[in-house]
Amino acid sequence: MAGRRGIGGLTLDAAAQEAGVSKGGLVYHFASKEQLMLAVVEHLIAGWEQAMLTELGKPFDEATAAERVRAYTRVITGLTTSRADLAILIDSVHEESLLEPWRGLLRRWLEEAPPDVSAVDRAVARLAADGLWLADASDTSNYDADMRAAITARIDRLAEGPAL
Amino acid sequence: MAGRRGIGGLTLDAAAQEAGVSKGGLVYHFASKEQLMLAVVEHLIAGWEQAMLTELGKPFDEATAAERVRAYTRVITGLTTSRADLAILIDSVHEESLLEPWRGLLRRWLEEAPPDVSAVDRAVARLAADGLWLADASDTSNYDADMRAAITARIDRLAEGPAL
DNA sequence: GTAACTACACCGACCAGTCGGTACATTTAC
DNA sequence: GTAAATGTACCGACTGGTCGGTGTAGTTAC
Repeated sequence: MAGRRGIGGLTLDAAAQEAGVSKGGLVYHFASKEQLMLAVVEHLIAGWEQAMLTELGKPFDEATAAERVRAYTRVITGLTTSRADLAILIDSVHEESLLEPWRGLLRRWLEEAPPDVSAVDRAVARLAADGLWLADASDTSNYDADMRAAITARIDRLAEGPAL
Repeated sequence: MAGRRGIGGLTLDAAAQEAGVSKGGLVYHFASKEQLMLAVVEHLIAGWEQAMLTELGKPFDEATAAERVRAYTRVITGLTTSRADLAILIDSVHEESLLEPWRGLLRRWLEEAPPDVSAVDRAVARLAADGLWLADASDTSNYDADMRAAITARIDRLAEGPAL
């Protein structure tokens, strides 16, 4: 999964070579490039969702909104997620069909039926995590290790709940 | 500036038509597509920087780190910035040369020589603002007006300074 | 007269998608 | 049991279209 040009810049030839098959073989499995990209996005998101579940450490249905947001931000900001993958996936912003898997993830992990007082802090925590992801992917963060640790800790605290 | 495919997907023909000039005329001014894209990015960033200065309401050199971050987050999260432009610019993540104008903006507005205790909160405020931008551009925020106002107010408070 | 174009034809690289064909395993028919 | 038919996975050459970029002759404005 090299492709420095994002998922949109990935060519069928390159994808085939990467996968160790011929272009024809690749096309046999994915009728169109869009289907291929969708499969990539879905695969990566499924992996993250798995990581979030592990991070949760308990069944999804038994977790509170705060715990879910924390699992989300930790996976997004953590080393679990490869920088390269993130850069590759940014393109999905342009393609409605590729956005759908994202929306699903966000709906499952971040939506809360009756938003309480600390819902705002949780939303800010989520947005900051997304922002850090973007900064990492674009290599515009340049925080040193200490600062980064402090930032993720602060995000964690925002996700935590009522206490400030 | 329509181009739903981002700045990378913009064609010279489309850009010329959009600008109301011929392709030849466009090429006359921008020797390559990369130069054209760079000019677009620089133009938009210059516009935002202008908006940030207005938001600051005082000379840049007299402002504190907190005031600068607030100006930054307000412009980024505010209606000043058009959603479409944001979606178009996301592509610059893939192109080192297009990233440079961004880095300049971030360096000027967010860097602080001696980071104090509340630098972490300011960083989180910046990241949350960027996250909100990304969510808007990808249409994955779906916060209602009240929630959005509360979020931006919270980001404002984080940028503010020491008080929690 | 020169800078800033327009209009238009064209080239070459790149790339998604097509298509004829191969190899091989499994099933069906007799 | 074996021959024919079917299905699945895959190859790689080719096609058709797109797009960045070039070239050139003519036009407008100052």
